[in-house]
Amino acid sequence: MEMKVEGGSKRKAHQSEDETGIRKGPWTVEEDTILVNYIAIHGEGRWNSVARFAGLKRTGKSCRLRWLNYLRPDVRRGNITLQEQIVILDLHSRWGNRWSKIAQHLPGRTDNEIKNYWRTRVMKQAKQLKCDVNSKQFRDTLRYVWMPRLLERIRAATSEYDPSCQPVPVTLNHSSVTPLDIQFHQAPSIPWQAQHVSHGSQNGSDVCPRVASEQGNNGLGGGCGGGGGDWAETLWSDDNIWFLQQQLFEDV
DNA sequence: AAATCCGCCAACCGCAAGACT
DNA sequence: TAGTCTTGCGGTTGGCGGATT
Repeated sequence: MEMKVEGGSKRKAHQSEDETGIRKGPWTVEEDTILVNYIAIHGEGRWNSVARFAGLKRTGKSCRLRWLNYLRPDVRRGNITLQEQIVILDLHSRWGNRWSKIAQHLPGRTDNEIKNYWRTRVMKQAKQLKCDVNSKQFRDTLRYVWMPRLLERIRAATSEYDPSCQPVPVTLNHSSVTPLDIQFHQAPSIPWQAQHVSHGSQNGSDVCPRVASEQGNNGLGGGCGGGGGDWAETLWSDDNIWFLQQQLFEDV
């Protein structure tokens, strides 16, 4: 059995009804239409009533989720922008996995979408770096390398960007960041300072001065997992900065 | 061309908190 | 006040489809 779902695309239907007649699985176009029409007339809320009176064989929870994550007219679709990535990384560093709270600062984005972004993109990077995503090391990597790099790319995309100036690593004066000073619809106002740092590839070629992998580690000195010494100092060696950027930002 | 892998994302589940009776 | 219902949140699952072998 096949049925049309989501804008006419066809997908094998795994929809089923349990013993109480409740349907589960992907929503059909017909169900979406019913839900949208019902909410247009009666408004949001009272989700169990929506399910009951609209004639949908769905739970109230399922109706709510479908509306909030997909059918709502102000849901933004498409890739997470660089600006949005900055906001997500920054707010997550403050609040952790408070997806709904983070989503409140990204109009049109849902908590589910942000959660999926984090799990598929950010956690992937942590895995590649053999870091625990909640470790201080990885959080520092996000803060001191990934986020500045995103800012660089945002700057590069604006007319203010001067291509003759290539501030590769960027330092961060994070102590002066006040909560919620970032809005997704405007350029991030994080008071980070660009800083020129001598770099192994000043001529623009991507030749690593010392290939980290040759050392049999992940380029983070003693490794993310621990080890003694000043981790931050190790991180900021030119070689590691180069390596981290290659590792982290190829597909950001 | 077929099989397998893997990223993405929609949807489900369990739990907790608040609202209602 | 206690019990029930509703809503919201975060974690997890599973299918689709593109990429790779």
